[in-house]
Amino acid sequence: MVARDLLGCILVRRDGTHVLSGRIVEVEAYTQNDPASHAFRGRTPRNDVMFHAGGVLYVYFTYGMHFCANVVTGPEGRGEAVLLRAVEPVEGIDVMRTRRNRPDIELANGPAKLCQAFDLGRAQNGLSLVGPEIQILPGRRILSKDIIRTPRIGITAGQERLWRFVLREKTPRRHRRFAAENE
DNA sequence: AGGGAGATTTTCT
DNA sequence: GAAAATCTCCCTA
Repeated sequence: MVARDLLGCILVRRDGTHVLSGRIVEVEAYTQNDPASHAFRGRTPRNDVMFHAGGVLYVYFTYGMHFCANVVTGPEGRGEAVLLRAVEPVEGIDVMRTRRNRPDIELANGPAKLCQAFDLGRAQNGLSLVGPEIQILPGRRILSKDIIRTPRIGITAGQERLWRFVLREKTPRRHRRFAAENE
């Protein structure tokens, strides 16, 4: 599964003036035959990018005020993506601080938070992940024993699928409880 | 430290 | 018209 491989990779974001980067520490997988997925009910204007061939970014607007970003992973027409839920800031932390105006632990430890920190919005929907603005680079090898698997967050259907993957180290604060239960 | 509620608007039924 | 792949504030301990 691609989701596991994204853990530990480095998300790089370049705009005209800044270079931001962060280590991916939490992701969720969504497939087409998955009732929790935007792709489940077919292709629409909103989720169109999710059906593109893999290697592009799918950014969607939700809850009337937030953006979330996904890595599209399927072949053309399939509707498959991995939601980026949290990164550990590496470069450009000062820029993230001004954009987020929150304690450092909360700069990018949630799907909408990292979009705000990295300035991902409608304009980035469909962008290539090998282009100048956004890249995902390999990071250090992650051992499967350092990956925690849990139900996905914020969904009502498909909870039986344990498709949320979190790096054991640097577990975001609100997931400490689950991590402890699985020691 | 943890839980609950409100915010706010797009999207599709 | 209802629900949404969420965040932040405010409350209680």
